[in-house]
Amino acid sequence: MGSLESALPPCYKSHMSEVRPPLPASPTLEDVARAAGVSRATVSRVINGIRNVDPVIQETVKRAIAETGYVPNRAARSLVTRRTGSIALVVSGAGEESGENPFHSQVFADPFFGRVASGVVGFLRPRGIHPILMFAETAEARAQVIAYLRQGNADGAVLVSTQSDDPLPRLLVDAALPAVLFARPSKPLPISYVDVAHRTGAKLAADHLVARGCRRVATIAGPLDVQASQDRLAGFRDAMAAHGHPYIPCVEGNFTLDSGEAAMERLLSQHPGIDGLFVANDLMAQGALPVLRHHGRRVPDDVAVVGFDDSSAATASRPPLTTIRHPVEDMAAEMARLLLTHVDDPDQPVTSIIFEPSLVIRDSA
Amino acid sequence: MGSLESALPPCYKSHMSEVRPPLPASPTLEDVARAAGVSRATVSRVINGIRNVDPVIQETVKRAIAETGYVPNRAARSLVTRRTGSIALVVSGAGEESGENPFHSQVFADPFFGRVASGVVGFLRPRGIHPILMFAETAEARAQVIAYLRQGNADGAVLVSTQSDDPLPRLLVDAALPAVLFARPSKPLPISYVDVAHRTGAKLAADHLVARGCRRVATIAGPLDVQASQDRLAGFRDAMAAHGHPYIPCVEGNFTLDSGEAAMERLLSQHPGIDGLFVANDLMAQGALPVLRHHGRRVPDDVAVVGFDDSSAATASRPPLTTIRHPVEDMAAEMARLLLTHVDDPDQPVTSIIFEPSLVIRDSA
DNA sequence: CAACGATGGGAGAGCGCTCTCCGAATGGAG
DNA sequence: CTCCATTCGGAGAGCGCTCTCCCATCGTTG
Repeated sequence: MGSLESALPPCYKSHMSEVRPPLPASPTLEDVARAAGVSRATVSRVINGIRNVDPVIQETVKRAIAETGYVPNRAARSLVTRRTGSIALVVSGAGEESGENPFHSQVFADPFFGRVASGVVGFLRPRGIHPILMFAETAEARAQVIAYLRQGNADGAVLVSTQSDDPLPRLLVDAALPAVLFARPSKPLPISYVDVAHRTGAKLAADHLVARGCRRVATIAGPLDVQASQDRLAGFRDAMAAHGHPYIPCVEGNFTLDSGEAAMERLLSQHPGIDGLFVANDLMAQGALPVLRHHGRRVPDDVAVVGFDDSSAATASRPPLTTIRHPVEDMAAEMARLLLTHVDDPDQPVTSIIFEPSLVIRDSA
Repeated sequence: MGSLESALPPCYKSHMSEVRPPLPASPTLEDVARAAGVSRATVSRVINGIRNVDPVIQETVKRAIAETGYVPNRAARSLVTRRTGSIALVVSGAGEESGENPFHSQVFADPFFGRVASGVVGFLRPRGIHPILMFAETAEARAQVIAYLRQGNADGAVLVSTQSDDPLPRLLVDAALPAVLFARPSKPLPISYVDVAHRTGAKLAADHLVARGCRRVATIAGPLDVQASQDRLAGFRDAMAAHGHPYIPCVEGNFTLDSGEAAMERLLSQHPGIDGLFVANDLMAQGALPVLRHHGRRVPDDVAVVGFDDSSAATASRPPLTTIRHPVEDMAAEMARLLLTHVDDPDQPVTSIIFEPSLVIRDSA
């Protein structure tokens, strides 16, 4: 054990002071092999579970691994396997192309981002994988992401876009890089993704409002160039129609708080008699509530309001919002799982996995 | 002992199908050397800017690099340099030790997290570095972070804690790992950090309230076991004292919206006559506003309210909050910069860099 | 009893890079 | 002109790992 000082890397300045412990050079395969009295190859086999190794020897090796505290050197391993054992978590389309500093965009501050990260990490961490965080808000940044992946710095990418027309999915497909999206791509693309059943979510909202006894129901939709907004609106209208309400007034917002306020004003002026409201996301609903109050409508007594997303805005609103919850963390975990299957087997067919949302009842409806 | 097998999937089958283009094996140093008519060593020297290389040869090599589209192989490089060229972005103390799934904690959903990430990425990306995202909310997770760093999977860590008594900074120091904190550690520790001048921020709030003409000013403080809360409170009181208001009523909250509501109720019952309010964070202020309104106080006419953080809660509040803004992104960038200096030179003395906050005037004061 | 698969372990060749030598060339001083 | 210091490029030894050969040792069969 103690005779290896000469083997220390040359670059390592050895002030032989007792103060700084001499950097416990982590054990290598060689060390484990010596400790177990076998060859490097055998230890490698045990670690990677390749081929048959005599159970007795296997046990010996495992003990040696434990004793030496051996941990495989990632760099050495990926040098030969051409795999890094890490994946990129890309947040895309989240910034101004022309802002003075694209990083200071508010979009990154979206709490949703943190929830996705949590789900991804929650799945990957037990597997010893840690995601590499990348932002792709400009063409240059996108190119960097692609280059990074092509150089094999990560085995694949999970991608969450904040814009509907994000060009990155297409780039990933063209480069034949393993990738999985959060939410369906705006244009059909041979790429796997996870998503939530927006229509079902909207139906839950409709059912709840009707069950509450609402008769004159309206909705504030998201930007209709976004597929998800369309789905939520269509799902809501279909469900309401099934309940005998074929006409549902709709005002379009753009998912921001301000647009929620404006939409609410417009809606009230056109349809002052509404008693139920479905808003395509919580943030707009949060904007709508004070407007309702200002116009003398009590929530939920006069107007019942259902949001969508179960974001922090839902709990921050007063009253707290009844809303539709996506299992964001579960979806993110599934996205990571899907990616790993694609990384393991590039011929894996592309798939999509749709999650069912659920109704969270709070005080607004 | 966790199974090593799960760390990396067993070998992957390489179907050598002709269908898939044979993956244009990226050029190596050798290729560039051949193209330039020099040795590997010389190319390496040019790339790393080590020693003198004849300008003519340098030019030739650079051209060869460009022609071949050469990009250094990270794994090979870190195998020999013992450096990965990547750093960990650790979000710590952000979860329940005992929750059913610690990842589903709301704390990760804090928008603040995204802002820090933006700042870090903004600094690192131009340098070709991409942070590895890690969460450290349990003892096990913390151990994993330490192990990961000690194995040299990352050269260092930037750490943002959401708990004041986070044990991770201490662990990092003990393991002699390069690390920089966001915010001063709760206990004195030889570790570099960036922070904001809480007292100055509180003073800005005080000055503004006084300049507005407020005479009976109170404050809602954060949890006083947190250093930052103490500083904000002390800074506010000092500044108010300097303005001739030696006594400032204070109610303690715990930085949540609910606690802001409760604190506001208490404050109003004890001091119904206040005309100015400083709240130690925006979220509590957001909770306080409806309570004020409910008690018939108009904001800012009857009571002027100043928050702290300039978080999304500030703009989501009605009226939008006048608040104290930290340059979070700049601080995060500086944190990354500091870390790189520590990675480059482990003997670099620990330093702290304190940023000046600024007053953002909106409608609440 | 010879011959022959299986089975299981070792030897060793790299993966792509850095960096320490070493030697060739150059220039200036004695 | 010789000698040495200096500059600069090449050779080559690894870094720690995987994986292909290859060989030893079985048990089984003709």
